Amino acid sequence: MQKTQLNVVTSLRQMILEGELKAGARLAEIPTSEKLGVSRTPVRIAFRALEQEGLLTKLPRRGYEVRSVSTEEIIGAVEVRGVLEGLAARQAAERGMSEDQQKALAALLEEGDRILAVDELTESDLEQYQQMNKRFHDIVIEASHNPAIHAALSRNEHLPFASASALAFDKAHMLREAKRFEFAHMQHHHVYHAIVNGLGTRAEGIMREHANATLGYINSPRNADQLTVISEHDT
Amino acid sequence: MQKTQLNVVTSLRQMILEGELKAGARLAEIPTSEKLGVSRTPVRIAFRALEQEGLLTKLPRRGYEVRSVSTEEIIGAVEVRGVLEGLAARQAAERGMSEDQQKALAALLEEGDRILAVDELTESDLEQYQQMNKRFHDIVIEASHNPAIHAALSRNEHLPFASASALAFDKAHMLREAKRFEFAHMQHHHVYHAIVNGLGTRAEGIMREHANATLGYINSPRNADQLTVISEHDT
DNA sequence: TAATTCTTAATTGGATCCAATATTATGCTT
DNA sequence: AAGCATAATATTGGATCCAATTAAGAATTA
Repeated sequence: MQKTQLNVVTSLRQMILEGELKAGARLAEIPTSEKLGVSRTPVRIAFRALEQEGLLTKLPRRGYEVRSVSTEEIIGAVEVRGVLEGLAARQAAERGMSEDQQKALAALLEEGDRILAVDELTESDLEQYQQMNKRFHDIVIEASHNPAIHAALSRNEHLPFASASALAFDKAHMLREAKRFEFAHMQHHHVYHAIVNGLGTRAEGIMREHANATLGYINSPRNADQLTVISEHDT
Repeated sequence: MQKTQLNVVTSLRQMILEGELKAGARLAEIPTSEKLGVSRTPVRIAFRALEQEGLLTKLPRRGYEVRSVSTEEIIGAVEVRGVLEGLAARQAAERGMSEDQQKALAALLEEGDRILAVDELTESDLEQYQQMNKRFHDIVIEASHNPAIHAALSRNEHLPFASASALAFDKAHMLREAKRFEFAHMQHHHVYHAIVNGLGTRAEGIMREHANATLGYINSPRNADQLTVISEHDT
C-alpha cells in the first residue's frame, strides 16, 4: 500500500510523541522522505502541518527540528484547555444536550466508575480510562454547539503530550497518582450533573478546576468534600 | 518579482475577506494557479492553510469552496476570543507586565482617548481606532506569558471578518454605532487598571464582557456607570 | 594560528509530470 | 423519455526536476 499524506503526518507525529524523535532532533525533507519511503512532497506538507500543531519549528534553510516543549508551555496549554472546555460546559448547560449526548455521557460515567472500582489499576485500565476521558470531553465540546471551541483546541491537541517534558503524563507516574483519577472522575460526575440541570456557571467552574487536575495540581480533599456537599443541596 | 507561497496565501485570504471571492465560490488548483500566475504547488499549500484557518472547505474531488460563515459561528468565535483574552488578562495581572508593556498600553489608551475626543468619527478615525484596538489586545496577550493563548486564537484570527455574514463588522454599521466604541474604550481603561493593580479576576471578567461588546451585545449604560463606580473605590 | 574569503554542498521553494479516482456528460437501450 | 452504462474530463496526490539561497567547510593569507 502506498503511504498517503495523512499517514506521513500521523507517523511523524507518533514518532515525536513516542520519543523516537527526541526534542531538538533535526529533520530535513530528503532524509525523512527516504526513511518513510515517500517523495518530498508529502513530507513537505507534513512538516508544515506539524509546525502548525506546534510540534516542529522551522530553522530557515536548515530544515526543521522537533520542538522542545517547556513545562511552562504545557501548563499554559492546559490552562487554555481549561477555559475553553469551561466555556463548552457552560454553553452545553445553557443550550441543553440532546438525548443521545446525555445518554452517552451517563454511560461514560458508569464506565469510569467500573474502571475505578478495581483494587489496583493496571496499565490497561489506565488506557481505557484515558479513552473514556477523551470521549467525555469530546462530547461536552460537541454539546456546546460551538465549533470555534474545537477549532481553538485543535492547536493544543498534542502539545501537552510532547515527549520533551513528559511531566505528569507518563504512565508510570499516572499509575502512582491513580487516586487523582478518582477525584477527576468525581468532577466528571459533577460536570454532568451541572450540565443536565442547566447550571451553566457551575459547569464552567468545575470544568476549569478539572483541567488543573490533569496537571496534578488538584485542590485538597477537603475542597472535594465541599464540592460534593454543595452538589447535594441544590437545584 | 516572483510570487511566493506566503503571497499566495495572503492574496487569496484578502480576496475572500474583501468579498472578491464570495461565500460558496468554488476554487480549483489549476484555474487558481493560472489566475495568480503561479504553479499548482503553492496553491495547494495555500488551500490547505486557508482550510486550516476555516476560510475554505474541501469538497472531495471537486475542489475547495469559500466557506459561508454563519452568524452563530461568528458569535461562537467571539465567545472563544472572550474566554481566551480573559485568561490572558488574568495571567497578565497575576504575573505582572514589563515596564515597556505597561507604557505601551498607557500610550494606546491615550491614543484612543484622542481619537474618541472628536465630535464625529470619520472612517479614518475608525481605521486608526481598530489598529489601536488590535495592538492593545496583542499586548495583553503577550503580557500573559502564555503562548498557547496566541496559538489558540490564531485559528479564529480571520473568521469573524469573513465576508459572508458581515454582521456588525462592516464600516457603515460600525460608524453608526460609534458610541459603543466609547464603552469599549472605557473597558480598555478598566482592564488596564485591573492588570496594573494585580486584580486578575476582575481583569478576566472585564475582558470577557469586552469581547461581547465587539459583537454589539453590550450591557446597558447603567452597568457601565456601576463599573466605573466600583473601579474608583477599590485597591 | 586566526581570520577572511571563496567554494561546495545542503536545503528549500516552485514547476511540471504522471497516475489514480471520482464526477459529469453523453449516448445507448428499453 | 428516462434510466443506465460507458466514456471523457476534471481534479487531486505523489514524484521528480530545476533554480535560488545560504550555511558550512576548506583554503589561503596575514
